Amino acid sequence: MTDDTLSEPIAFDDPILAARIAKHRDALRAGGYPYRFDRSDLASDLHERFGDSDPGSETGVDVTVAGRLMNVRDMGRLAFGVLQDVSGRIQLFVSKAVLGDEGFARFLDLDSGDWIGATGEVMVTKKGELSVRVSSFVLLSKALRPLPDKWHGLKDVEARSRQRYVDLMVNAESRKTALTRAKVVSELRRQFEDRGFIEFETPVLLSQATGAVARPFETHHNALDLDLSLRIATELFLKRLVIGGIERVFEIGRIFRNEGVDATHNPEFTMLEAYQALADYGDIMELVEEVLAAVAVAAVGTSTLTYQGRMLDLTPPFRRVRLVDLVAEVVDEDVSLDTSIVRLRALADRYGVEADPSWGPGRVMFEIYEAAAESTIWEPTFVTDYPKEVSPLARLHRDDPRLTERFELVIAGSEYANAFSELNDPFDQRERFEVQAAARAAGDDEAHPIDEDYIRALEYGLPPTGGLGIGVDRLVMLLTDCKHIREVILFPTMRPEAASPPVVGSR
RNA sequence: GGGCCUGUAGCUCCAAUGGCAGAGCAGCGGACUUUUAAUCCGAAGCGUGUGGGUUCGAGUCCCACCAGGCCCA
Repeated sequence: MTDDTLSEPIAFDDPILAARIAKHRDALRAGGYPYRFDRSDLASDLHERFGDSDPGSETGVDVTVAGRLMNVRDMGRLAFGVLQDVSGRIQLFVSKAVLGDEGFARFLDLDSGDWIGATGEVMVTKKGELSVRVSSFVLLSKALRPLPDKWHGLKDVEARSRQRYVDLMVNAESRKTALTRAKVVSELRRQFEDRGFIEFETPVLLSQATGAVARPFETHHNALDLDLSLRIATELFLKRLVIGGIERVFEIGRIFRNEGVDATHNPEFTMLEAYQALADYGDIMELVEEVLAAVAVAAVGTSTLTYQGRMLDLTPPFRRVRLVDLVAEVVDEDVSLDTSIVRLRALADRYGVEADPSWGPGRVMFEIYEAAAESTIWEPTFVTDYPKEVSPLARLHRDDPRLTERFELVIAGSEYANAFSELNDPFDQRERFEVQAAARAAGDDEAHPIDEDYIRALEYGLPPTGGLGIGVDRLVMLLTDCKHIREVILFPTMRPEAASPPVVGSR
């Protein structure tokens, strides 16, 4: 490949690219690039160790740093470089007196974006900027493309999503969001593990996608000549594990739903599901409160946030309100599941919900909640006791068989968690599946299919179990104050680019 | 799926009513030994997402398509 690159007779009409490619070829002719490099300190290490040194001071300490050269300020016989590594930035103090004419010229020949390694004494400039006075440096890798505007960076949301690598190198906010996401996932995992939950990986490819009400992606296995779907939830497999006797299980995994893309939806997203034997949904509420507060503190340092310009307190305990009571409160009418269906439909109509004739009171109530009540919630709120009609996997409420022991955690108008006392009666589960299957037969392709093996599993006995799902992407959005899911998914789903050839052609 | 909007130099953005397409940064040449978006001087660089159309003349108007954004379903 090296020889090819050297001999390749391509004429690059962009002078910026042409100049950089020429330098790249020079570097190859001069012996090529290093395969490895020993760095002594990260930028952040130096700021930590020497950050409070006085302006003009010499430390007498030699270090070796490495990173991407972001900017060079040439002063004639002196130059300043900005080196960025994974931890932050450190200034390079480069003088002709130290490097000599040839070395100094070689430094000025570098381009912004190049990866370099540099060795020198740690010092502080007269203006107080901690720097490395470069005594030697090496080009580690050439950037053939220029960096975006050093001040404005890369703003175009499409370009930032498609070329996340550029976004990350120039936009500190994007790096911070990405790193916060990693912390959130890591802390979630730690929180569940600390409570005795064990993490498993359940199948993605399924002959039947179950565990949620959603449309799956379809694919095909050639060797088995088998149509398969990508999973839309991990729910039923994790509960199979509980049936198998692994009493506390969880999975943080990618879920795929064949839906549109908008500010809060990406076709592939990350969900945490957890199941705890011998627990009910009340136990899960306490678990969620503790875990979310802990994750917030670990990821952003506090459970008292600002989201979209407004204060938001994730400190437990969260408000708890029954769904039907919340609806009554919001519509300011004394409605309940005992209210006549005619009156409920009229109410639904008031909020723009076109009630289907097949809907019972529970479904109508739920739709009114979604249309009128959910978005009014700001502070973390457990909305509890969802109608049976809209909760095919949740256990009947111990006090009212028209309801289930289910809650959703709603924050700032959106759902962050969905949980139940799990339905563990195989007879009841079959009936719920039959209802869903009927809806499916009637044309609702999002309705839940019957999972016969899951019923068989239930026949062996699922203990009383509390289960939980948390939308990880949305949680990250909340904690990083992002209003669009693409900001927290590094490589969001997009249509392919029409044509964006790399400068290095395929020939 | 519907409505509205956007696409101009590597990046960030200007260009009344259609009338010779501009700036800043980056890059190039030059000056400068303490800069912090360095500064100063100089010379360049785009024919406007793609394809049609209207017009003497289109970045600007019309149609289709591509990609994206916002709102609604």
